[in-house]
Amino acid sequence: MSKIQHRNLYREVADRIRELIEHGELPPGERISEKQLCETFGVSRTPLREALKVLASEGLVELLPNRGARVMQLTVKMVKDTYDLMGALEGLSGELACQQISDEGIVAICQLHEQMLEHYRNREMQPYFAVNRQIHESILAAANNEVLEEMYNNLSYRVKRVRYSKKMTDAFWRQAVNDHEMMIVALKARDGKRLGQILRDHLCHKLEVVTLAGVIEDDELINAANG
Amino acid sequence: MSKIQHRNLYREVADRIRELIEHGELPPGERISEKQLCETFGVSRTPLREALKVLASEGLVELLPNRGARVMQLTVKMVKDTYDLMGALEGLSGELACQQISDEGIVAICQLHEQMLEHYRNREMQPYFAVNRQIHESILAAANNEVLEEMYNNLSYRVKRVRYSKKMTDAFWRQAVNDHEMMIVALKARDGKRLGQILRDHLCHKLEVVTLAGVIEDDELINAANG
DNA sequence: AAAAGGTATTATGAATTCATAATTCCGGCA
DNA sequence: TGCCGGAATTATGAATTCATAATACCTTTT
Repeated sequence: MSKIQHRNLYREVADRIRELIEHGELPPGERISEKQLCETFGVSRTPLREALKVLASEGLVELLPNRGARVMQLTVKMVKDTYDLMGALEGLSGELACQQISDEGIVAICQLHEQMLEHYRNREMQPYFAVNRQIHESILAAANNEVLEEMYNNLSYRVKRVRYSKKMTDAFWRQAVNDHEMMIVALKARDGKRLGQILRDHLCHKLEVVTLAGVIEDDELINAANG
Repeated sequence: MSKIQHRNLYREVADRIRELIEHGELPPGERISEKQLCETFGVSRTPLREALKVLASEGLVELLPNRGARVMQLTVKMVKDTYDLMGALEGLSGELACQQISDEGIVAICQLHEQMLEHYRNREMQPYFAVNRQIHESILAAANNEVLEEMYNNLSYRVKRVRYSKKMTDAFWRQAVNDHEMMIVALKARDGKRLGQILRDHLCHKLEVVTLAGVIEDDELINAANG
């Protein structure tokens, strides 16, 4: 017996468009044709337009009155602002996690940390990032704050595309691992203030913005392109 | 010549519903009748439904599949989580503001601070809150981070209703003013870390949650009411 | 009288239709 | 040839219509 999934159409559509944007199939600044997307998804314009409005409120899409929608064009400043924000949220997640996490939770994160170190020693970049990500997600989950999680995920989605283009120099990498060592110490001691501070300043974010400078166009260029 | 405002209908409607929720004309948990709201606003269901979906993604409204919408019912935990988050965002705003604000901006905030102190000495509660709010808004604006501002405003909207029911004991009030004194010192010194820390820990938020315990129903009660 | 079942009504979800703004295309004109 | 203006086309915004799920109401049965 197959499970009848009664999810709303507009959610389905919004999810699909999010994916298209994330994977660059809808490039930033691209004008979104309602008709074309309707045909692609095989739905009418009503749920599609609902989805677009939701995506606009999520900051993934830009609605131009009477002129349709376009994929949000990120500027360097917007990416920087978003990363600053994500840093603050990660800081909070660390602070809260220290209060809320179970001893088993700490052990689990320590194990992930050891895995990550192993990948670092072997210079296995992709596995390293995967485990790194798991650690941050574990801390976020341990914070036990759904509003925080929702906001973080939203921000994460906005800049997901640009993450793919980050570069990791060896010096930055070592510094990142060093940050993580300190994080583990603070977590074991359940020192929320300390873990929060480390996470806020964790260089991952700043790093990526720096290397992005050449990738994403500048404010001026964007404005010129819009005119 | 009258200005022809060609704002989209769904935005207009969303704004109106936000107000209705804020002022309690649509009480939390209340089932929202599409037909009734359509008649109230004089629009068709299409823009209304678009507005509801946007409000749902903002966390103000809850959509039940095939069963319409209801005003989001806040639990104590949700309010606490939201305030924790707002504290973190205020902290970031302080940190950034110290880097970005002009000398004139600092002077302006100091003047607001003096006004606030005057209201405190005279125990003028409403004017005190008004100026207090202006100070926090000024710092947020000085941070020059639109993503941060947008997110803070969203969170603020979610808990706006409950703010009306806060109570200020004298001890808390004195502590709040004391926090503000320290904030001004940090701001003048452009000590971002310090200002951020003060703002994150600024008791306003925690205070309100404590006094709210009796006002907002508990998780269990909410769940029971939903079933 | 209370419970169960079935029909009628109502409300929601989505497609379609209608109105209007934006864009394109084409011809006239300098 | 290049530019301006208006008709034709297309796309968007919103209302209406249609299909279906949820709810209310009423009958029937025990």
